[in-house]
Amino acid sequence: MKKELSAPTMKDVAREAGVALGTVSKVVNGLPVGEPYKRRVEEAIQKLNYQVNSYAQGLKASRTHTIALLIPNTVEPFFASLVYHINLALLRRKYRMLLCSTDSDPGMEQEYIDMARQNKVDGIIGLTYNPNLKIEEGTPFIAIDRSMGPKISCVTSDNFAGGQLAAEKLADLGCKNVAFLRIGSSLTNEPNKRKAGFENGCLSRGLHYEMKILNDGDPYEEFEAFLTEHIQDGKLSFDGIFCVTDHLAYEILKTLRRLNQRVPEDVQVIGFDGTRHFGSLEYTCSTIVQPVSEIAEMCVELLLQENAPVKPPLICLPVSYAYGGTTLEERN
Amino acid sequence: MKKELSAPTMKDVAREAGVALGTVSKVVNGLPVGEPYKRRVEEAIQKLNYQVNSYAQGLKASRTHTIALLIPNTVEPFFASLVYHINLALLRRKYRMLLCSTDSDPGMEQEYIDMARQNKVDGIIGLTYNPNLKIEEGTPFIAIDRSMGPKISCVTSDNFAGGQLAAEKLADLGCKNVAFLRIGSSLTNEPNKRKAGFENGCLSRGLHYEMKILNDGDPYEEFEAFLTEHIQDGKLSFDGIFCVTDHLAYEILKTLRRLNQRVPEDVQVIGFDGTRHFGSLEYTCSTIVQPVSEIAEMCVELLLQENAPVKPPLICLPVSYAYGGTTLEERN
DNA sequence: TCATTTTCACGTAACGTTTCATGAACCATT
DNA sequence: AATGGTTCATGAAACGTTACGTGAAAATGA
Repeated sequence: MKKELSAPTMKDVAREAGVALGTVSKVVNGLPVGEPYKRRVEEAIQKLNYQVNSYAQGLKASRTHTIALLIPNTVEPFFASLVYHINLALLRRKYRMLLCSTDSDPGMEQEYIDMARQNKVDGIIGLTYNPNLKIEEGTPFIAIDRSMGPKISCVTSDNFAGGQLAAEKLADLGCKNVAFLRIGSSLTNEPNKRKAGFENGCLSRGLHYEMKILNDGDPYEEFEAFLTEHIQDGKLSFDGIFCVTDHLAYEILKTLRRLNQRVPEDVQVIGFDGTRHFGSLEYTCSTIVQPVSEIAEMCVELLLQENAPVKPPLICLPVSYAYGGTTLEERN
Repeated sequence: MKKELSAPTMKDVAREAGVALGTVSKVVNGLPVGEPYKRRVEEAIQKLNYQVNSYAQGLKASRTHTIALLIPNTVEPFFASLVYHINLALLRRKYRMLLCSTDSDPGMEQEYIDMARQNKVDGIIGLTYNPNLKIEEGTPFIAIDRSMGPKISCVTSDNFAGGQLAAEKLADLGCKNVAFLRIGSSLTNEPNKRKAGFENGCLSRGLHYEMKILNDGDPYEEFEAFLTEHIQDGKLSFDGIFCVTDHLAYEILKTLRRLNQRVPEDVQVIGFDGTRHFGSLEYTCSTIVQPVSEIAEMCVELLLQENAPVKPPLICLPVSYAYGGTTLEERN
């Protein structure tokens, strides 16, 4: 029994295989090496159960095979799903992820950006609502959902088309008078287009619509008041509601139940995100589905592509509608 | 303008401050250094905007300030919440997290364990249902929810007490005839004790109970059949149901609605986990709440404590009951 | 067969830290 | 004033890689 105290190094492998250090390095990195040498090195690696030390590797080469993911939290379904898919996309490429859950707090975000710098990450994927985040010059950065300026690519769902689709669906399902509900601070920039798209869809279909946008505080109480105002003789004047997120839709559904409105008979509700319980095929409400795994894949691909010819400033991925019990079943 | 091409190193700081390399290292690591030297070094660090290179640090010192979190996925609420809180607990201690989302796939788990070895992580926190996972000898490991043998500490909720508490609550709320529902493969080991605790609670309170445990397949259909069997003249013979997870409770609630049973008037339902929508104070159903943030804190604390006197084999943290709309409001 | 090119393993010099033996400077004691 | 003891910045060695210049051996051409 030799000194198995510390993990074997390339030097050990070289000695075992009777070759030079550099040769082992080449084999490990898949560079061309003569057949007999290669075989002997591979055997030695097997025998010693050798693994490269990524810290030595990261120190010498500049590439660390690590990217940082800056995200508000890991708990909201859309974010959780993003973390999951990005992790998968990275794993496929043998990359590691430095998870930076920021609570959307600017201080924490900056702290994490610094940590990322310390860790010499090869790039950053960020979902942040902080416009004046200081990113180091050389570090590749891909934004999700929020444009960070012309020099930084942004990957997002086609929010405008999503809003439009929601309006069209409600029209198709027989609605005449619809509402758009939104909590102000919860979404900025890109997702703003959901509203614009919805408006556009309503106009083109001749739907009468009303917008209700709230700024934080106790939004759900205010929404309840808003809906109550629109009830005459127990009957809600809206027959369709588009909520800016599934989460909001969930709360609104509870409110509607409280107000004795039947969903979808009296009023149909469409959310946005495509939230599902894990492992379930059913959506928690009828919704506009964001292509999360495509977003994840696109971010990683864009970030890691070696010789980027041009960085496209904005990439919109197509959304789709999914039935989730809160709209009338489609006739077909 | 000097060569600002590459990030400044300790050498640059040393030159700027007019001190030796080792002195800078000491200042950075908070070791005692004479006051005038210390001040000059700190100024130089400020001026150059220096950050340690964690790869060089990790290579030389063995400590990498990184731990791996092995978890089935990041999407189920309990797991997502765990990721969130563990991340927070690590950040507080200036530690990084290597996220290993395994899909409970043994191959992937092993792959990640290897990756963790490559990355010289200081320890691993693991939630895995794979009993014969090969963990390297020297690496500290803390298990969540599933005991991995006598040499490895396991942190878990007090599942037995939780089951008992559920039974007692149902008894307090006037139930006479209750059921326990569970999907077999979904939970092993520790959470098994939920059943035992519930049984114990029922016996001590003289509650009549029935157990229904399913093995995968299409469990929800089978649960529906089971419940349908227990309906006589539109009335369910159970007046209380304890579901092994909130997720299951959610599905059962949908089933009950389909069967025209009112919750909580006809039948009360209690879940397990304490699932909430992000930012919401309301639970998605009445439930036994797992102390997620305490579990997270305990794991990290246990893993990182320097000179561990004894590694306790099993640590049960207390659970609590929370009202979430699917039980009768407590009289008090 | 000899000269010329090509191939490719070799070995060494970094990469940016930490650690430790070294010795200079200071203080206290006789 | 001289000695012994203590403090503490110094500078070099090492950590495990990668990359590059070197030269020996093999392959080509005349």
